[in-house]
Amino acid sequence: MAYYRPYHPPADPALVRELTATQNEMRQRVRLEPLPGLPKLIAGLDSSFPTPDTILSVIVVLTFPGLELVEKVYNYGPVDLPYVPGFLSFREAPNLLLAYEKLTTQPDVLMVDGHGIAHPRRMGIGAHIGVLLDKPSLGVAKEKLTGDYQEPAEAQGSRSPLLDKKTGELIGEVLRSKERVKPLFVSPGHRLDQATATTLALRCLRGYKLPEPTRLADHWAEQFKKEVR
DNA sequence: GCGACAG
DNA sequence: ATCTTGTCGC
Repeated sequence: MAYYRPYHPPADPALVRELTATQNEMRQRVRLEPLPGLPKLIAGLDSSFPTPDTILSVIVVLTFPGLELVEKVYNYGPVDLPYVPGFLSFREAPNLLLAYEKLTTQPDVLMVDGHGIAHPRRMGIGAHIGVLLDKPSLGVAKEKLTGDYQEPAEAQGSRSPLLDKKTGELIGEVLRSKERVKPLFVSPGHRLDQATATTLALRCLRGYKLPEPTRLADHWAEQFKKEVR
């Protein structure tokens, strides 16, 4: 089983202090509230790394609730920062924003690959991107970063709360998006709440583990990867 | 001091 | 995230 844990090289203390301060400031700008109405367009954001020092960020825009692809863009560039648990956004957000500028349509909600507020300082990349663009956003992650939870029931659609072990605060929901598959971690990012985040994730499912926005962003990343190499 | 660690 | 061999099931 999972007897091997990922090894994370020690990060520069000064850098971590600086990034932590930035997250604590951004955290004050996060607003969790009901989304006024359903979105007409929903975007999926995802990044991959064709080489160790380059990043490929993809954004797809789909209609909602139809989930038809209406636009797909990407940006390929260099990556400066290393991956440090808890600071993923500083490594991926810059390039994602460059891809965002290429969009000709304006999505109403952003579904980001990674956590929303289900983060040590409530500033996962989903919240980070939402705050920077001041857009409603949510995070959908495949692995837990922080928090405690009970394994959700086996039935598709089952969910269980992801709680902060210290404060007991609800920071996300663990969702069984597909039977016999490891659950997803859904959390709000900005300008929407947990109920809305989970509802959107559920309504974007089409028989796969991942909701369509992130699934298609992931799919197109594979295609664009051929264009950049 | 001992675990945990998105992508 | 990325790499990688093999296995299972429709």
